[in-house]
Amino acid sequence: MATRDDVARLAGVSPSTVSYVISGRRSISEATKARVLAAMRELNYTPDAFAQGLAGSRRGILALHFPTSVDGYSSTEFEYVTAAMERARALGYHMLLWSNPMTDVMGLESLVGQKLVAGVLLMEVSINDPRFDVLRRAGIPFASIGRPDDNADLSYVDNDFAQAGRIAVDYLADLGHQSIMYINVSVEDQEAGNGPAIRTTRAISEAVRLRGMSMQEVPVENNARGGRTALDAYRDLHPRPTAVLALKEFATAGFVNAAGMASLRIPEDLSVIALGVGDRSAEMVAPALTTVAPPGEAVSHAAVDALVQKIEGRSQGAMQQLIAPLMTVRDSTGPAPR
Amino acid sequence: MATRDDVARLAGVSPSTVSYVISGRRSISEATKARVLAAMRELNYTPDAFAQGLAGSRRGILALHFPTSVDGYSSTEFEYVTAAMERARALGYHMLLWSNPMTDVMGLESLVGQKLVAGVLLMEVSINDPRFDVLRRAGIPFASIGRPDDNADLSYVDNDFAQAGRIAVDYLADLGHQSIMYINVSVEDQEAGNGPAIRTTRAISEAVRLRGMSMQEVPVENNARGGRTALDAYRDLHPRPTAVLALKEFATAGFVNAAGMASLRIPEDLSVIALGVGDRSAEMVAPALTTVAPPGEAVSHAAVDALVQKIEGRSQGAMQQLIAPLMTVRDSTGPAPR
DNA sequence: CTGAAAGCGCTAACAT
DNA sequence: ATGTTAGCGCTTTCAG
Repeated sequence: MATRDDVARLAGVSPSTVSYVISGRRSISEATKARVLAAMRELNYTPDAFAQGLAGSRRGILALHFPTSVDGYSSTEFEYVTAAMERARALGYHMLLWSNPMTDVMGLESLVGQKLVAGVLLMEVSINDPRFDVLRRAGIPFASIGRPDDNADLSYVDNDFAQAGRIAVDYLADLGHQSIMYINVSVEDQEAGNGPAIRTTRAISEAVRLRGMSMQEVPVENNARGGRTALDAYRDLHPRPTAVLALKEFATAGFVNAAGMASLRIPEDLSVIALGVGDRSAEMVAPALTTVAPPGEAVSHAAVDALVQKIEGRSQGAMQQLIAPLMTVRDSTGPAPR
Repeated sequence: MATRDDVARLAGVSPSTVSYVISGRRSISEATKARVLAAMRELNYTPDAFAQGLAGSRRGILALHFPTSVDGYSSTEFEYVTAAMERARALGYHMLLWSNPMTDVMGLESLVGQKLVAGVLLMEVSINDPRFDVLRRAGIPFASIGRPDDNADLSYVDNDFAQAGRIAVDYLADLGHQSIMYINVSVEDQEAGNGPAIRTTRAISEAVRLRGMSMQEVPVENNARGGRTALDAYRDLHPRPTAVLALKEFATAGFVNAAGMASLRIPEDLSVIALGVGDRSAEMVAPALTTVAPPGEAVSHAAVDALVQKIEGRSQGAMQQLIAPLMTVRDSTGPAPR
């Protein structure tokens, strides 16, 4: 492989001139610039990323960190990941995927210590997420998709759960629903500080109160079995709610499928709104799920933008942004039954 | 941040001794080793990855490359990605995610030219995949999940589609099914050289012939609409097949859901087997899909292992492995109706 | 507008 | 068993 010195020799200039042609940090005469460019092309030269990283200050790699999940990952989450990667690329950065157990803070520490990455983007943030302290102490730029409770000085992008809860509840209220069941994440997850769940719970409770409705909460695991558990709980309720708000796609799908088996008709007998579930997942279920969720791309893009601004020093202070949810009405919602 | 020289000074040894303590490439007396280790700990020292990469021969990053998909990504694909990442980590490598349009070979070329990554793992390989030539020319180690047609000298791990087709067809035949419909990927995808589709088609055709069954093929897009199209096609068939083999989860879910809407009972009227679909996706659908698919983890692990062996020179020649599929019988299959 | 030269923080060959 | 030293391929300051 050709190095910068090879290019310099071929072009008949000094090595540093080649560097300056590439970086554009110095004005170069058109003539020499052309010669250098030609030499680069002829030798098929690309600067060595490791040498650039070591000599310069720019290390063009970002890390995307998410805790390993026991429930497995959904296509919704993958959409966040690919969107983040694409945005990073567009801004001239590579994206490293990194995952380890939430409690294993050492892993993150070692990643950061190696100074391989210029910044870290955190996913699946909990309200008391230990990763922020690690990153702060390490003095490395970071941003997050999601936010902890103590976030005054943090740069993050998050879903606007308050608005999402309101939109969903209002929509149901306007359809005449008075009583709803809320399928939450497991108690374990809640205690672990699952931010989306906790904030959604707050938002829904408030909206339900404002509209004078009643609400029953059922925590279940995010899988098909959890969905069946939720249906069992539903059938034990008297009087039965006419609508369901649900987090998490595997649990929601499980619930809807179990309801179908039990001859409960959706949406005639029961309306269902899935919160935070992506389009692909929503359309895998029958009936297709009405969803309230932010455009996943928008969240990832904004988060990567925030991180890159921090890295490049183009911004002082915390950049915080809540992304407005979008409601997509599909086939799982309808007027409350008489 | 502390450097190696800081550690050396604190420990009262030469810088290279610190390096050797870390790499273990030289025997060091217990006494000095202990002093160095203590100094490292005290300074919270971690070697700089860029400096190591530039000076040494080892660049501890792998790239996972997949073409951008218009149909979006499924949880099944994400499982491959996370499994690959975990395996890479276990072997001491970082994993870079990289995606661009299949035709944009320049993108891959520039990634490789930067020498940022020690090797490349290709996903979503087509039978005449242009990426192999790029990588071969660049002289960088690579391996793939999936294989092109011309693969004599390549290292790859792939699903054993022949076996998968046989298992699925045999299972249906043993249940008394005589006539099946095969939901294939779109004609466009087939012409683009979708390996799994092409090999599965071959395998199924052959198995069907051996068992004296009949088969109708329907190509559709991998989304809910595609699934509905497949159902329309199904209803136009006379006599109607009693079983369906289907590739791709979104199309399969769309088909099953449309069948439900049309009061076709699965599995009483019609059995469905999904090929290559992961467990999470299979269980999002009602009835839960019987699947024939390789354990995604096994595929990714073997592929990463092959790549790392190539990188570390521990293997000459091509490592090729087909992963045996597993059949998971769920609720979408049953005896052929009378 | 261009060149020379000093590092960046390591690895590894060459010493002893 | 340990130290010395020459790079790895760049960026960037210093010097014209």
